[in-house]
Amino acid sequence: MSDAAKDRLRLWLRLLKVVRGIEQDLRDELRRAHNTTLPRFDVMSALSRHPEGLKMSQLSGVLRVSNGNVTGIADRLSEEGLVERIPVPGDRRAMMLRLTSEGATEFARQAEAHQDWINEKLRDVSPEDARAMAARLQAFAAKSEQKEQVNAQ
Amino acid sequence: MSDAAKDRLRLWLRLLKVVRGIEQDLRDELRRAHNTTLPRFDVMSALSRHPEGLKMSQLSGVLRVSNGNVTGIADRLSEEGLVERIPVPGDRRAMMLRLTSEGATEFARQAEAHQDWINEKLRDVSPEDARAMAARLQAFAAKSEQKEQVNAQ
DNA sequence: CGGCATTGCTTTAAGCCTAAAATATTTATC
DNA sequence: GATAAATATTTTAGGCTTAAAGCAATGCCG
Repeated sequence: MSDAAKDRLRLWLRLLKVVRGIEQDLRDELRRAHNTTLPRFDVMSALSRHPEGLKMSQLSGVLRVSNGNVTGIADRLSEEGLVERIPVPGDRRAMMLRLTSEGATEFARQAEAHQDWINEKLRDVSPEDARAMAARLQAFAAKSEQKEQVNAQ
Repeated sequence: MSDAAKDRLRLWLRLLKVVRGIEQDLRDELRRAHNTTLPRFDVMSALSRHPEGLKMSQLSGVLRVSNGNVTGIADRLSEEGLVERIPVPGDRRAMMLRLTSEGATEFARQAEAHQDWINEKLRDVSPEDARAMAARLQAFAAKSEQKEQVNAQ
């Protein structure tokens, strides 16, 4: 294996370890402090960015998860009154999912705590380092998306 | 929210997006090319670093997953003859899990393909950037572990 | 109009994951 | 040595995840 390949593999293993660690702690925190889960948080986050609601298929597209997945999460959030399914006029197959007002209030609370929690978790990362790494990741993500476009043609 | 907090939050969102994206592609690749999954790969990887085998509890400790989780994955790998449970002399509660010779051969194949795949996936990351990011991540991980030690006391 | 492919969503089967309970065995204490 | 506490693992219940199948409803095309 070339040195370059070794450097890239090491980077990947570190990325995976760090992100998995933070994500695990985040899951614990969501459960402990908000009695919820990361997938539920992700769904509510997406809906909060679209106050008019999203069709189930749009939501699974945004979150890059399967249709059936969103169905289950929506079922449970709906049971708790945090989201609601609204029929789409003119298409009886489709459903619009959106936050209820209770859901919007609850998500605002969770989102604020989440930001504070992340800031605290990354306290040892200087703003300069954060910007530098974010820029590198952004450059990488942009290149990857570009390739996907080409592959999809 | 302070600027520093914004920088850290943005870093976290980028990290999550990039790692999730690569991880998803990796899962697809493992299924497509090797008819396996990332958790199975992780288990076999850990066992390959301990040719003498690991007790179930050691394995769940190394992988940072629950005991019950490892039980299920070991069951399935065992059905396929890739790993085997060996009784531990002197302690009839414990079981040593280790790769069979077929498992070791199969994992060697998977691991090599995995390295190539990662190198290709990160082709646009220069070795210099890879080392720089890995170093920052390493510094962060070291600080975090240090804190855990303190918290655990 | 009538058939038929497509679209939108849900259901199902199987694996992954956790916390908590259950089981079996070992260790410590009296 | 008997009993209790601790340890190693499995089982269970419930949620997340996907691919594939199923069910309506829509849209296209002759």
